Formats: sequence, C-alpha cells, structure tokens
Amino acid sequence: MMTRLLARVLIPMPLPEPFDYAVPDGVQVQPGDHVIVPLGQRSASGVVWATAPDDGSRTLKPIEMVRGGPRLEQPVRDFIDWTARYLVEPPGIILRSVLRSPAALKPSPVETVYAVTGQPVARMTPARHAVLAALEEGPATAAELARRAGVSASVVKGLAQAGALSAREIEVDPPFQAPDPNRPGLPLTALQEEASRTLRRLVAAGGFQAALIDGVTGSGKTEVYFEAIAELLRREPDAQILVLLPEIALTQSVIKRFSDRFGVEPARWHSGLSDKERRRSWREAASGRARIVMGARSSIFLPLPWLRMIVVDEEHDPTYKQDEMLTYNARDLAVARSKLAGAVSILASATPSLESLVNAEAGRYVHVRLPARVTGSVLPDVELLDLREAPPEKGEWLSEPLVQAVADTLARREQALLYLNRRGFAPLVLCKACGHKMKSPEADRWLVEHRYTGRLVCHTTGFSMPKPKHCPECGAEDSLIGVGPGVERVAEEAVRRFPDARIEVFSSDTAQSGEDVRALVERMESGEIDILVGTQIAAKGHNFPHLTLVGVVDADLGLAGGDLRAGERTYQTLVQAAGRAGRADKPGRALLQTWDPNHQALRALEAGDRDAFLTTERQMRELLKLPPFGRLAALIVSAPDAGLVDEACRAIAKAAPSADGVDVFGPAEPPLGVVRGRWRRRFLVQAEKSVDVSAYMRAWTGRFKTPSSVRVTVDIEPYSFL
DNA sequence: AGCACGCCGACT
DNA sequence: GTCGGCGTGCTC
Repeated sequence: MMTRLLARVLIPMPLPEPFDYAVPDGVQVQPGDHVIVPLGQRSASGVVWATAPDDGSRTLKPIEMVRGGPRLEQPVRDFIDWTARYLVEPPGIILRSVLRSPAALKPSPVETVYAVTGQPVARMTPARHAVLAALEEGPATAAELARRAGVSASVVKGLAQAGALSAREIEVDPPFQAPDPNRPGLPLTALQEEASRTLRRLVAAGGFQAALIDGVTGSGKTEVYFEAIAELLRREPDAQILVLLPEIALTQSVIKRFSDRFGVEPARWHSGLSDKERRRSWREAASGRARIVMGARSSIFLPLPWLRMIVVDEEHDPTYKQDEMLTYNARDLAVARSKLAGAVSILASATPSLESLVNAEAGRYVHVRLPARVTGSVLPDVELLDLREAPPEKGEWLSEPLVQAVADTLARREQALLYLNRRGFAPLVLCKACGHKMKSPEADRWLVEHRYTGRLVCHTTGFSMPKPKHCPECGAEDSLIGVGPGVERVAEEAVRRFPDARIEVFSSDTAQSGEDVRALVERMESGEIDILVGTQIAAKGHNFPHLTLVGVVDADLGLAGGDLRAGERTYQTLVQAAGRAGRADKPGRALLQTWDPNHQALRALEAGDRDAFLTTERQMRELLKLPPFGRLAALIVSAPDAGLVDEACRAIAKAAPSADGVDVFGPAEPPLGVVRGRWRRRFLVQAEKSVDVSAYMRAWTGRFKTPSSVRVTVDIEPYSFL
C-alpha cells in the first residue's frame, strides 16, 4: 500500500504560510521544486517547501504540474524563512523578492548561428560573396548575417545547404565564464599583503566568518577582498560569491577591475537590467553556474545555491537600506545569510558604520585595518572655514577664503570640486509678496526650483510643475523667488567668480544614466573640467588625479534633525568628499564652510581623528540604549485621511503588548507626514539588546485589525525616525 | 496579490 | 428593475 504524499507549497503572495496540496500518483516532487497549483479560481506558481505523508484528514487540491527550472536549495529556503521572520513579513513576500525573473525558470532559448566551413562554394554569386564577407566579423544568426550583407536570409540558408556554412545551436543567454583565480593581481603593498593573508586564513578556516575591512579611501580594499575571492575559488572552484555594491554608478569601475583581475565578466544584478540580462543573470545564479554576482542591494535576494562568500563594499552606505515595498537593510541580511549558509562575510568601508565597528571591537568580526593609501599620497588637509568670521555676501554661498583657494588651484592648473548635497537651484521657493511657500501637493515637502528645466520639483514624490508666473496664494506677479543654495546656484556663482573656468554640474539631474556618469567622469579625468559642482554622486569612488581642492559649501547640512545617524552620516560623507582631493602625486586640501565650527563631527574631521568622533558618538548611543547597544523598530501606519489614521493609531496603541525591556513611543508624525495622498503616523519601539524585536512586532501586529484602507508596515532597525 | 461576494446608487 | 462602485474576506 503506497502512502500518499502532500506538499507544502509556498506561493509568492502575502499569504501567512505555505499551503498544502496533494501530490498526484506518479508525480515526484522535492523541496525546492517549482510547481503550478490551483488557488481559489485560478492557478498560481509556487515552490515546494516540504513534503509529508498525507493522512487524508482534509481534502486537498492536487498539484497541477511540476515546472522545470533550478530548484531552490535548502540554504536559499532557510534564508527566505529567516528573513520573513526577521522582517515581520509573510514568507511569500520574501519568496517574491527571490523569484524576480519568472522567465528564467525556462531554459535559455536557442538560436542557430552560422560559421564558415572553408569548403569552396561551387556557384559564387555577389550575394553569396557579401554573406561570406559579413562572416569575417564572426559567426552570427541568419537574420544578422542577412542584415550585415544587405541580402535576404535565404542566401545564408542556401550557402549552408551547399556546405559552405555550418549551423550550430547556441543559447541566447550564454553561461558566464568561470573566473580564473590564478591570474596575477595588482602588486600588493606590505599592508595589503598582511590584510589579504588574514582574509585568506578566514576563508581557509571554512564555515561562517565575518570580517570588517576598515581602510581609508585609496588603501586598496578592493584588491584585498579580490584576493579573498581568489583564495576561495582556488579551494572550491564551484563556490558562489556575491559582491554587493551601493549603486550602479560605482559598479562600472569595480566591475572593470574585477574583469582585469579574474579575466571574465561577473554576472550583474541591479534594477536597471533589461529583461534579457535579468533572465540570464538570474538563471545562471540560480543554477550555480555563475560564480560571481556583483549587484546592488536587491541581489541579496538572488537564489545562490552554493553561496560561500558575501562582500558588502562601502558597507556603511545608506542606500543599502530600502524603504519602499519591502523594508530591509541589505548589509544586515548579508551577514545573516552568510551565517545560515556557513559562508564568509566581508564588509568593507573607509568609514565603517558604528554597528560594524562595535561588532569588530567585540571580536564578532575580524578587524582588518588598512591605514595607508596605496599611491603613497596622504589624505588631504582638512580646514574648517568659520562662516561667522567670513560670511559670504547676501545671496552668495562661497566665502572669500574658499574663492581664493579655488583661484589658487586654478592658477596651478589643477581642479576643484565644490560639494553641496542639494540638487537643483534653490531648495525653497516662496512669494516675496505674501510669504507663501510652494509645497508638494502630495507630500508635506518644499518644492525645489530647478532652473535648467524651469520647473519646481518635489524630490520625494517626483511631482513637478512649471514655475508659475503668479503666486498661487495672493496672485502677485513675478513674486516667487528661490531661497537657499542648490548645486545649480553654486555653479552660477562660480561662473560669475571664475568666468574663464570650465564649470560643470554633477548631480543625478545632469548625469542620469551610467553612461552620462562615465562620460562626465572621463571629462573630469582628462582635465576638460576646471570646477566640478556636485552632489553626493560626485563624492563617491572616482579617482580624479588632478583634483586637489574640495570645498564643502555647507558642512552643517545634515547635522540638524533628529536622525540617529545624522552625525555619523555627515562625517562619512565629508570624509568621502574630502578623500576626493589629492589622490595621485599632488597633495590635496579640503575646506569645509560651517556656521558651527565646534561641532564634534567637524572638529574630528579637521583633526583627522576618527576615534575621537566615534568615541563620543558611541557613548551617546550606549547611554541612550540606541543601536548597536539596543534595538529599534518602527510601526508605520498610513491611511487616505487624517481622521482614519488617528483612529487606527488609537486602537494600535492600545494593542501594544507590554514586555520587559521594551518601550513604545508614539504615534508621532514622521518627517514625511503626507506621502502620495496618504497620511502617516509612526510608532517607535526601543528595546534592550537581548529582546527579539521581530517577535515583539509580530505579536503586536497580530493583536489588532484595521480596515483595508489603513496600511501597517514594520521597519526593523529604521534609519531615520523622528 | 487576485478574485468573488455583497450591499447601495444612477441608468437602458 | 439591473449594472457596477469598491469594502471585506478567502485562497490549501
């Protein structure tokens, strides 16, 4: 008597748990298999999570069919389960993040390509000749050859029939080549060699290990973790390695360095991939054939069955934290995933997060320090410019000492960067007649004036409108004026001050694609630009050999506000911006304009004393039991009107479980009180380190019900909270 | 997430 | 009289 089986199937939808289905006779399924199952009135795709004997106590619908495609292996399924619990989400939501390319479950489509056989052609015609000439560029499909030769595809077929061409089936999405760990890398300095030896030992030890590479900009962190990758590939040629990078703009240079070191292109993964690239990367990753994947934060969800190492480059970068759709921090998930898979985690940064530093100090992470710059040049001199002593003219933003420093730099035929983390022309537009402030219709935010496009733009929602001629409040004509500086206005001032200099603006508005960024970076490298006025995007990872002066227009920006990490983030950004100056053989200078020259973060930067800054920052967090010395979570409630959200919040507040070592604050109005027509409120949960906040949030969200128009989301370890 | 069911307003 | 709005609930 054969015992019947049931399969627990996880469906990529917000269902609370996997659903049970009968396994039909003669059908074989294993955990990880992709299946089609009936769900209500329709069919859904899902993944077998477990199988068990079916005792027949319930009538189950049968599995409709087993699909092919790379099975989701145990470590991947464990990661999905763990992440769902940690983020307080239904597991199906995490599965949906993993199955980002449904087309990749099918094998790659094939196409027929033709190559010359060398056999002489009996009847040569001009058309046939053209095709043979076109083949000098290499084998191609009939359609492609016909296009190249300007003839019809039947000429190609005819040549194949005559034996002059051979036909071969190839995969449209070809596998990635295996990287070669034994190619010589760049020569390492003694310090890099020592760091790389530490990491190689870590790899050799096997199992879960975490390391923090803590090295100043230009110290060669990349080369050091490349050696750890090489060591792993020498030991386990089938191992998979995931390299997380903060954003696409940066991946170009790192990918190039990777290709130079390992002789092949890595698989790539980010939101900008075409369907075809996405399908190829996903399939190759999931099948285990792609050894190296380099990608943005969402690649933490790729199904990598033989994952042995995760590198998180620029681990402190706030873009690892995603706040839309699913709220997660890819860096935290990376460490957890390594632990589950018995893999190595390598976090790298010039300005590590306090969380990682504390982990390193406590011995949970191996601390690898790289103090020197590879090129031998030192970090720039950092000087604070006290704006109280030398205030700029009204309506201007560059103080006299900064202007003088730029002039000196230009006189030496070197380059200057003016850094201001504000896009557009002016961050606020108000009516000089009535004082009305132009606000976004969908969010409680100021509209930013963009003069290049002549529009007012909301940087939160993307809303934009032409700048109106009349004030919408009082009707006064031409009364709307931009207040405060953005990069466009600073560039305008720079043009006024330095009419002969070649000045360009570098922001996400002027460089929208990776292509634009590359072109701008090239112009800067080749010396076609004298003064670059840039936002955050200009402060990251580019190597400009002739850049010797960085002027930070507003070093105070970002120090205000109730963000826990504001000081840390400002410090990190300023170190990065300052680190742009003087990379090759020329020493650099960084001038920071500030109204508050006694601020700790700025003083520490001026003294080049990271430890002093970190020590006070650390003490503050320890005292207040904030991360990493305590835990935080937020509960965000939103609804289409204010009354509804307040009513829901009253019920939610009442449902908060009381627990030892847990304090609940709120509801408060978050910085973005209204987003896309939805009113928002936020509860903040502060707990002791030993408390499982995810479990607490799960218990809480299970204890109230809200109408369908009210949305409740959980944010574990929120980044900004006010 | 989808999809059905259900209970109230303006239409051939 | 019905068509259709979207609020509520269920899907193994």
